[in-house]
Amino acid sequence: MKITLKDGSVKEYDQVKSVFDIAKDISEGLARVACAGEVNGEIVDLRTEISEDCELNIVTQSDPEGLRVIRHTASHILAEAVKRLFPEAKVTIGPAIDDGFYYDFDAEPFSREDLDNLEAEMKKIIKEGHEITRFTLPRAEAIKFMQDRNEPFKVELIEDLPEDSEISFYDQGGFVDLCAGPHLMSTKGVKAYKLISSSMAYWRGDSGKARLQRIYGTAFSKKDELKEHLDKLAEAKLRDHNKLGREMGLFTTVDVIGQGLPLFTPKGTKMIMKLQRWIEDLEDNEWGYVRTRTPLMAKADLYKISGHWDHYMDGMFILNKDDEDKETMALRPMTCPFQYYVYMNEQHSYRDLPYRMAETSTLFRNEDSGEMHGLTRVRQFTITEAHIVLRPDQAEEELTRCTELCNYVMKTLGIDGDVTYRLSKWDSNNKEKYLGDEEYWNSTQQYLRSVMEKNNITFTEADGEAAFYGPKIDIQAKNVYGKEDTMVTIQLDCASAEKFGMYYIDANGDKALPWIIHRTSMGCYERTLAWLIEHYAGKFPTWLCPEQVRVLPISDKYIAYADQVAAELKKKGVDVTVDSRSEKIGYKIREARMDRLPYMLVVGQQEEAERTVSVRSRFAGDEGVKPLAEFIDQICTEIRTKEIRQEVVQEEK
RNA sequence: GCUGGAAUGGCGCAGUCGGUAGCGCAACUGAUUCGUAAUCAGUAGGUCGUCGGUUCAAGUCCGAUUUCCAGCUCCA
Repeated sequence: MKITLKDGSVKEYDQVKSVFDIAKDISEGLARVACAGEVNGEIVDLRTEISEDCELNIVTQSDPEGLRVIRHTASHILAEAVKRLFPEAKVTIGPAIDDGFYYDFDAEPFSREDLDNLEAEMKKIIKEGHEITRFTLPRAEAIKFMQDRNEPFKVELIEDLPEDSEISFYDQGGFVDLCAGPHLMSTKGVKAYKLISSSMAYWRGDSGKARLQRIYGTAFSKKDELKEHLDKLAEAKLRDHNKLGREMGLFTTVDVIGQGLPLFTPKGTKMIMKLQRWIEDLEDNEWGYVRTRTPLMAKADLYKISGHWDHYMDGMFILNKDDEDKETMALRPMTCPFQYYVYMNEQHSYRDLPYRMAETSTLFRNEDSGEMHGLTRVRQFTITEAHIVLRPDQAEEELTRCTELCNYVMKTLGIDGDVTYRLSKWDSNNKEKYLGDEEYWNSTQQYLRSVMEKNNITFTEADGEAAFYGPKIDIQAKNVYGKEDTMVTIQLDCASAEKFGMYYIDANGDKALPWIIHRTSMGCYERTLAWLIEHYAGKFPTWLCPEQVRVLPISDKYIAYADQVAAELKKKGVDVTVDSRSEKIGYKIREARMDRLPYMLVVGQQEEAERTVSVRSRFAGDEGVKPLAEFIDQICTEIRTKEIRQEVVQEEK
């Protein structure tokens, strides 16, 4: 047979050969790094015997697929280590995942100490260098095999396999696991690995089924790649908004106030107000919005009309529920119907549409207690909400404008590179969770899809992520650990107008049903602040900093001049403080740097005499002595244009 | 909500076998008046998240509770 290799060369053999033998035949070095084969585009095990002409590529440890094989093999080594140290533990499944692997065990919870011991045991297994072999068994024998070994979860897995599937096992020197592979040829191939954490997981992800203990780990082909990965995780921890935001004194939480209810300090509030003033002015003055101010609660009746009472009751805080003498009310989980009634307060002509109502809107959602996290998942939050009432023929242009506004906002914040677009669709297997029929969903989803396609926006599609009243264009951002959250949402709703009796007068003088776009521009302030903290690791662009300039007098003698400098800056709206403590200048600079100040102005005898300031910035270090007026001009321009100055790399101490 | 872990001065941590809580930084006071990443000395600050129990005695053991963290999506 003829084997065509990736580089175009051809190998000919007159007998059956395994992928590994062919790799070995090509070169010993290649065999050492081989992890799997790719036969006619399909990933196969190294032990796969080849008997026919085909195209073959040897997948090595430097390929992503090869890394998955290493990780999967590492998970089996972990399973063996667990069986050795905890013989009563039952094995379940252990796949490779995006940045590592996990294995679920039916066992007592593992402590960090257990993980360290398991790591040491894995080292032994690897050192012992067991050859990993593969064999298959007929179904009944496979079940018996795992029954004999008292592995009930494996038995269940085999029973659930399709009748005609091949049931394969991998044996690494006595430890045998049911597995489709592929795997390395020896445990020795796993050279760099680390157990990261352990946690609970349910058998088959079903909370009604057995509770298992999951161990997360990661593995790389080289030690330095592992180190780089672990460093990155450590670096992520330093950026984590939930830690850094508290450390920097931007927000806090208080036990007695409750979960998911962060308190913003003067510093954190300052940042949010800068964002809020900017976005409100932008929407009102440049993007044609009118601003509303509507109640934070309403009678239950409102939510019955909107559908929230039926579809969203668990997510709402309901007041006076058990008191028959009082009206049942609910804190609002969204702004939609409130703004609808603002719209309906007067009659609208087709000529007046689109009618864009914006509100800085505080919402309340009764999230489950385990779902809250830092500033990204809270029970009370404030969003840059808007509802746009429009004619169907205006929807395409208006949706495009919405994406443009969001893009502009993301770009200004400097996080446009961090986001991806997603078309969030309904779940057609769960129709009762949504309003409207199949046709409604297909048509509105197609509408959003075509708008994005026309605007050359790349996007993914996700089932079951829609709002109950319509599909969404979601702008997703990943946090510092790679976890994704929705930052901005643009929703098309062709159903609510009818429910609420909203209409406009068309060119013939008849009543017509408008469409509604629900959208945010910057999303929720809490979440946006969290992303900014993580994206900039707390080193925000100057315009966003709660403290933009700190004046540092060399000694007490120059405090008066420092105060004058500060007063001049304050007049221009710059957030400035004076460090008037009797400390040495080096100490003050150190503190200001650790506070991530963008600008420090050192003033002493020379500066006072010449009406100058000695500028030191986070971006460029010592920027030299400048006339005060020149510095004021410079920083005001930087703030006005929302410039994102690049950091120069400086030795951190 | 479920599972596991955690909670000790403002922050980071120590606290052994149950025996009346320590350290570093920060803060405060005094001295120093200083030119670009830590001046010196001193002082004060905690009923150990909360409630209850066991005990002669609880930060430590037991129970409850609150909050925080991780996971609960990846299907041999």
